[in-house]
Amino acid sequence: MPAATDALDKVLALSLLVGRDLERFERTERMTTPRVHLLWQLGAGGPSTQRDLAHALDVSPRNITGLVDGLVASGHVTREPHPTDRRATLVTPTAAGAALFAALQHSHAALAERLFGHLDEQRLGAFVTALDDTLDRFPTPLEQSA
Amino acid sequence: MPAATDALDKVLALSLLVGRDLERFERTERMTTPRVHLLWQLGAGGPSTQRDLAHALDVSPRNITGLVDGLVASGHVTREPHPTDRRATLVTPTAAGAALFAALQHSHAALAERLFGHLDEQRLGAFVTALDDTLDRFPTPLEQSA
DNA sequence: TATTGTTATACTCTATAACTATA
DNA sequence: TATAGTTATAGAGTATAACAATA
Repeated sequence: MPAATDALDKVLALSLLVGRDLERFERTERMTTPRVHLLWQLGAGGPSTQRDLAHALDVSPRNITGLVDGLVASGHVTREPHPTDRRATLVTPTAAGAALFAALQHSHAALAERLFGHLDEQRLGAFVTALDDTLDRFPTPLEQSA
Repeated sequence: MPAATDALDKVLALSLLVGRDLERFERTERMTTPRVHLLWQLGAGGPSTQRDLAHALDVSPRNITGLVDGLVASGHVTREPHPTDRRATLVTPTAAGAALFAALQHSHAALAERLFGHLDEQRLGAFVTALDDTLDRFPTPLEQSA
């Protein structure tokens, strides 16, 4: 029952809630989590090579081929020729892909409001500060495992 | 930049850290996430029928067959006859399975300490209370999607 | 030579539907 | 009839290794 374990358990319960929300979104959009992540990355980072996507998602290049295949089939992205490197392709969101990214952003913000909107400014500030202090103790999370 | 979105993003970053920690554990133990979850459930709830495990993990009964097959092959569980229902089996941890569960618990507690041990009692208390208030707004998370 | 992406192959997780053995 | 678990089948995500085209 140390309070630290209690805090971790509650954080995990919360992220489970977030996961459920994402699942609901995916069901209505006929989408899967890895494809949503790729589309999110594309929306945040703009058209990218498959190599860059493989790095960003921390997944093998072969895997990106499959995910992009699926997103091409569903009409969310296209493979465009890279302007200077003829080996590479630029994975580019279609209008439908961009619309889905916008919907994701909206859903994300709405969930955040639903989860934390009830906390007054001071409590929310203290909450975020505590998270910052915790995250600061782990240098470059994504590189840590490399 | 609303603070609510900021809070959600940081919670997700934190749960990503936790996920990385679990992955490291799984690599060293030659284990997968679904099997770890099953083993955790078994450790927490004691020997269980596959039907109960399917409910607890929110997964199809067929899927449990596969996960248990894998855990039997790796020597972490056995299928024991149910004392009163000859249709059912009691999935039961072996010594190795129980040891792995203990290691999981230990790793979980150590991670919690590493993440939150630096916060003083008052800040940690406020953090947990904020999480409680947030979680209380979502009645029975697991049933919500049903 | 090194890099980008694909084909070939394989394994795990996941689901539904049909089936067997029991309740 | 209903329930517990398995076989059959299918699809998505994941990986490594070998290969083609290009740098």
